[in-house]
Amino acid sequence: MPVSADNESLKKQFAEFLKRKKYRGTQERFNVIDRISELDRHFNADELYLYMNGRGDRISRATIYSTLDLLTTCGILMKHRFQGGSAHFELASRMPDHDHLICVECGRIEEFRDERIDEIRDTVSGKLGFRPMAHSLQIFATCHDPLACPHNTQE
Amino acid sequence: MPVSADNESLKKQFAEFLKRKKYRGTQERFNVIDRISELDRHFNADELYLYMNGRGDRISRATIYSTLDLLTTCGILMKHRFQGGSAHFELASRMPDHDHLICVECGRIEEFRDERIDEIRDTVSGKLGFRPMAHSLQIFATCHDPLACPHNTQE
DNA sequence: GTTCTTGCAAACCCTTTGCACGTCT
DNA sequence: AGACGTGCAAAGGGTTTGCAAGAAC
Repeated sequence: MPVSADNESLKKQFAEFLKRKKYRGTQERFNVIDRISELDRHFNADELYLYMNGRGDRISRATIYSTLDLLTTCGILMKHRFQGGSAHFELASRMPDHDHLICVECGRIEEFRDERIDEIRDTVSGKLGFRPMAHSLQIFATCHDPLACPHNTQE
Repeated sequence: MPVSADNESLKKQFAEFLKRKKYRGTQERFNVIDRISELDRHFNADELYLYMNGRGDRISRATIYSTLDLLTTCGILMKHRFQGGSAHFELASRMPDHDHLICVECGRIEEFRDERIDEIRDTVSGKLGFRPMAHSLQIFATCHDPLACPHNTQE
């Protein structure tokens, strides 16, 4: 079963990170990884909070935020800050390194993947003396055909 | 004087946008462009509010936020949402298309420019049927030498 | 004159924090 | 046992909103 195997390797990766940083391996922290693997999509902190408590886990928002932060730091999660509202997270291993094009007229978000971004990431990180972990590319654009843009009220 | 010429062309661009969208050309809206041109750097909404009121303009936070939103929509401003805190803005025409590498251990931000991003932006926009206006690329990385990372307390 | 924009303050949302209790090592 | 993490609720920071007064059209 590849999903649970993946989940196990994530937990192992997280456990090693916690040990290295001398943080404790609490039940709540590992529960978060389990539930994120089940979700398998973008989510924000509150969605995860509701999902976990709805499912029977008892976990506070404070712990959710704290754990999401740890998971982002160790590279298991990718944290996106799109236009407004809350931060969004997703497993870095899920659909790796895809990016987003955002229509500035209507807010529509399209996903894409362009391999060339990897070269840029590696070149730049090397030049500046860093080890790359992840990236986030957003292209802001307008529709070629404004009439097809659902929230464009003028023109 | 190239700075004021640039400022004038921005105001013209903004005026055309407002007319096209049937928004009104108020004094406050054009004052914001003038002050942003003077600033010539990254800023957030509150910094602009304090700068303008300190300089003698009388403008409210509500108007600042509203105008920054319009200027972003019409492509004059670039809006960045880095890690935490407030959104940052800068003139899209100032140091065009530079990007950011962020250290996930200490939060340090490095700026860089890689021409190859332009090709990606154009290819992707074309494929998806959009006209590109701007982009924001963030690379998340760790220092090659963790000891040189000022906020890394472990390891 | 009508409609849109401004200014103010309160409301709002997301996130962080302080403290007492619980749990991992 | 001691130190760290959790849960709760309150505080915090940034942004948005409702409404009356003012400005653009």
